[in-house]
Amino acid sequence: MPSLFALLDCNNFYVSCERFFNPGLADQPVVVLSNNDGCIIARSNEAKALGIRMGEPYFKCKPLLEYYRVRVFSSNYALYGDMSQRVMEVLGRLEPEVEVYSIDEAFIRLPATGEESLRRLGTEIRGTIRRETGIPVSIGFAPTKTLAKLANRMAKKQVEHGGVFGLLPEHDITAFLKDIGAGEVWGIGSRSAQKLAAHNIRTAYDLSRADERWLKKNLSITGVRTMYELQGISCFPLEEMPQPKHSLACSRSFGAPVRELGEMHEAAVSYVSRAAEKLRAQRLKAGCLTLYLTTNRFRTDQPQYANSRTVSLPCPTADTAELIIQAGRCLKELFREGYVYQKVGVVLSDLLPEHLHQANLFVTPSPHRDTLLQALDRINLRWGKDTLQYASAGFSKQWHHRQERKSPSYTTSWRELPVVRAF
DNA sequence: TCTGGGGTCCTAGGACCC
DNA sequence: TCTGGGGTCCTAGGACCC
Repeated sequence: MPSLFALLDCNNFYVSCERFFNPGLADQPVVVLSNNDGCIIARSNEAKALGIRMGEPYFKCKPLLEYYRVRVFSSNYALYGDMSQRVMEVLGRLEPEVEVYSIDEAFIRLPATGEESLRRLGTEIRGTIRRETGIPVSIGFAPTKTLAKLANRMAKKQVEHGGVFGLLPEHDITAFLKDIGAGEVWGIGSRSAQKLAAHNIRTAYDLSRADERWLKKNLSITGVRTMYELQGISCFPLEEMPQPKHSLACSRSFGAPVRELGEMHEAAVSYVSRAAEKLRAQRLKAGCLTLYLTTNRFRTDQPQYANSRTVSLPCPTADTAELIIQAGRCLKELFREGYVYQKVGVVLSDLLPEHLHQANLFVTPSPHRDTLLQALDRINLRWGKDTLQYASAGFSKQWHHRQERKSPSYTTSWRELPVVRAF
């Protein structure tokens, strides 16, 4: 039997997470901000209806938000990550072939049964996830991932479908695609949409019938695959096994401008420490470290500077201390006086599993380091982030990113458990 | 005053080798 | 006058995603 794809997508996911622990937010306009309280990255339907746009800088729409008494939250990734896991666990129990695609989305492969049985299945999955996690989801069915994305959008947009919508071969997919802009298709960003429009390809339907050679030349092979997917020919398979990571990063914009090397060094050490923690949590080592820094590109009135340095490590490592030393050297080379810096970041690459050990003639590994690092991680896991930290990460952290409206980490911190009162 | 963060894939072009 | 050709590997930059 031919197979179909379903895309399950959590509705306004971050807002739904906030609402689950704070029922007073139901029916209220709610938004969630990006890190550093910079931009709007999630909106409730009520907030969308007020015309608040995705990606809008917070400071620009603050008056509007206050006027309409929109409830505003800093992002709380500990909470969202944990809620995501719950949703994916329930889904994994219900369906055998699942690809977790992002924090709030999963693809599912299903046998191509009739529309009615798909609708029943979708409704059942929706109900179970809602009941067991409190998160509302929408589900779209179609012969390819790209079409399932579009079907999902329809499931969300038109409430009469009850959160489940199928874009199946027996339907008139052509008419449907004519109503969709080429730029709304998964994989077609604004740059590609511009190129397509200049070539008079404006709708998803136009794209599905584009000239293959022209597409290959202008949008690369991925554009060609998208074209076939729109025709119902699957080119993106379900990837149940997550691919090993090639890189891992940590960076933050500063909460207050940074001008001095000392402060910059503290921030760099903090992010390197976090990146090294992630590395160890995933049982990886890094062979390469990149440090980069940049001024605020929006402040065109100020002198601009951005630069990066990459070093190969003498021996792949996940040891915070070694990575801090390397990052410190990079920073010394990169830092220039006289600029107002906005951000520093670290990228670890050439990742490999920790058990693959390549010995280095000139480096003697200390047997105690691993034990020490394990102890460090255990203590910070048990007693909270940065209970133990390197002194060079600083203690006052004036540069620390803003996070003024964060909800408690209800599900991941003993100190922040929700409190239930009986009257 | 104030504009996120983390990740992937693809391609062109240069370096290098024989 | 006139100075090869083909293959591989690596990297930077562009574009995309959520």
